[in-house]
Formats: sequence, C-alpha cells, structure tokens
Amino acid sequence: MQDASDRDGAETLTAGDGESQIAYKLRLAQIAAYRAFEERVTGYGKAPRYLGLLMIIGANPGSNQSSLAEAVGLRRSSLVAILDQLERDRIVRRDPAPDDRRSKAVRLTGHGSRVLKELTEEAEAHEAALTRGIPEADLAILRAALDRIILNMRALDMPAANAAADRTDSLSRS
Amino acid sequence: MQDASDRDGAETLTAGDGESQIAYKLRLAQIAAYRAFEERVTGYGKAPRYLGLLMIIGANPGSNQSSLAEAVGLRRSSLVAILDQLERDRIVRRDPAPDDRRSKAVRLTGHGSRVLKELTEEAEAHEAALTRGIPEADLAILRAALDRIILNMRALDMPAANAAADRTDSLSRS
DNA sequence: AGCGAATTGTTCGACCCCGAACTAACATGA
DNA sequence: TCATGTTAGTTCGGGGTCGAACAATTCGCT
Repeated sequence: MQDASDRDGAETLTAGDGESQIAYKLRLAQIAAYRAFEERVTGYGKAPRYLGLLMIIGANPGSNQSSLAEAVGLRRSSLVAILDQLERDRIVRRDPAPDDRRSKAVRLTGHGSRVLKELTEEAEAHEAALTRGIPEADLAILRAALDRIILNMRALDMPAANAAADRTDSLSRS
Repeated sequence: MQDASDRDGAETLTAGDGESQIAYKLRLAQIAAYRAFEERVTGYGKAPRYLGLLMIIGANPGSNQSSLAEAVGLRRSSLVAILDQLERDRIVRRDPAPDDRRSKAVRLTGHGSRVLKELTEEAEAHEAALTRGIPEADLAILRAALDRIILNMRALDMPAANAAADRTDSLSRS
C-alpha cells in the first residue's frame, strides 16, 4: 500500500478490511439516512427527530415512559427532556396513569396526531429515496435481516433470552 | 386499539405503522450493534469506538484529516478531539504533510497497528454474533442493499451526483 | 505576480445522549 | 405491619457531535 499523501488527494479512501463489515455499513447507512431525513423535513420543530417515538405513542396510547424508552432504544433519563419539549409543543400529553401513581400515561394530542400524519407521509417519501434501486425481493430480505440483527444484539444484553434466540425467530420475550 | 395502560404492562410495544420502515430498523440495529460492541471489548481506552477510523487510517496511511472525516461520516471539527486522544494514547501520529503545509498526514504508530489487529479480531467475533442465524446468501444481499442506501443518501447531499445514481450502481464519483 | 476564493485544521458554544444518584411509589416476604 | 427490594420518573455531570467562525495556506484566474 503506497502512502495516501502520494496519491491523488481527491479520491474516496478505501475502507480497509472493515469495508465488508456489516456493523460498519450499518453505521454509515444509519447516520446518512438520519441526516437526510432531517434535512428533508423542516418547519415541524423537533418532531421529525422523534418520529419513531411519535409513531409508537400513536400505536400504543397510554404507555408509560419506561416502555417508550425501551421501544425506541433510548434510556429513561434521555426521554424526559424529549417529552418535555414535545409536551411544550402540544404534540404529546403526560396524563397520570390510572393504576400506578408513579407512572404517566403518554398520549398524542389532537395536534400531535395531525403532525404525525404529515410526518408519516414525509417518511414514506424518504423511504422511497432510501431504497431507490433496490428490488422489492431484496428489501424483504433486508427487513428480515435487520430484524434478526436487532434480536441478536438484544439477546446479548439479556443473556437469559439466549436460548430463545437460538431456537426460533419469535419476537416474544420470555 | 385499546389503551396501553389497560393491558399487561410487561409486553413489548407495537411499533406502529413505522415498524416496517427500513430507516427505523436501520436506526435500532445500528444503535444496538454499536452498544454491544463497546460492551464486548474493554480495556482498550476509546480505540474500540473509533475502530472504523483506525481501519481506514491503517488502509490509507498518510491521509489528511478532512479525507478521514468524510470517510467515517464525521465532520472535520469532530475529528480533532478524537485524534487528540488517539495521539495521546500513542495509537496515531500526526506528521506534517510533505506537499501541503496546511494538512497533516495521519498514520498508525507501531502500537496502534497492534491494537488495530487485536480489535479487528474482536470485531470479527462481533460480526459473527451480529449476523447469527442469517444465511450467507442473505448477508450478501444485505451488504449490497446497505451500500446502495449509503449511495442514495449521499446523492441527496450532492445533487450533482444524482444522474450517476440514476444510471448505475457504480461507486465512482463524477 | 497578485488578489480573491477555496481548503485545512482548529476552537468555541449549543445540543443531545448516557450513567449514576435521588425521590416517590409499589411489591414482596417475614 | 413493616422492612427490604424494585420500579417510574427525574436531575445532574460528563462526553460526543455539530455548525459557525477563524488563521494559515493553497488554488485559480487574470
């Protein structure tokens, strides 16, 4: 390998042995996709950044914050400021939970539901740009593979679930 | 949809309409994989977090910081503190570039090369855990799809490259 | 040769996420 | 009942990335 400073400096660098690593591609793809979406949709405050959270809240109204945090892959503590902002923007409400005075039932407001609908349309356009040129059959494989990766990584955090991961593709937790 | 606070609180939440979104799966998979790797390998300081960078430096010795930043998907300014730490840990050197007094030629030290080799082995084990249960044929499709996604997203940042992205799967830049 | 534009590395302030610690409330068991 | 442990939400400090600005240097054009 010749020294990079000898070559034409305007080229893309070779990625080294890690270029075929899926973990590495995963990282690059996610960062690029995340940025592109935020550049695409403006004028909604910080809702686009937390679209995944809003979708989960919309699909599971009344969930508590701990469940939401786990569902979106964040820590409980990180969710606090996020919900503070979404609440300030009247997108989300924190009601007292009926059965447990510690927890709060998180729901979309009417305005939040409208914002979610509009952002979902943007996300679909983004998804189309993301997957442009990839055949539908490959997309199905991609989805399944990503699901399996998520499952594999979560199994490392909770060793008790390893046996289940060995056996089956089931998404249920013991 | 019944209220979540009525149901058994110990279940995994449904992901809503976005559950099939590749952008969303991508995000969850990347975050989980990133965390799992950092938990796996300890005792190397902050080198594991920047393994991708080290691999690129190893494969392209003497590159300047701007090229490295673009290659790993970071900003020039973010790379400064990272290289400061890696230099402090004697993993990386910043030599003056021979042909341009503005830029610096980044290289691995001898110690850095050894660390890279050991971390690469850890990364291979991580990759195996990551892809466990996914057939090799699907992994090939996964790799190709991720490459295409990265290409698609970078095309959005540099509209001049759109024509090329429309035409072909070539990785070359105009 | 010379002047404006672009590039390189850097610093700085803002923002976001994490982990640890804390309080309030629930759960369990002697 | 009451002590112990666990869980929900929160606060706070640390660290990482970004964007904007800046000095030094190089490029491009005349």
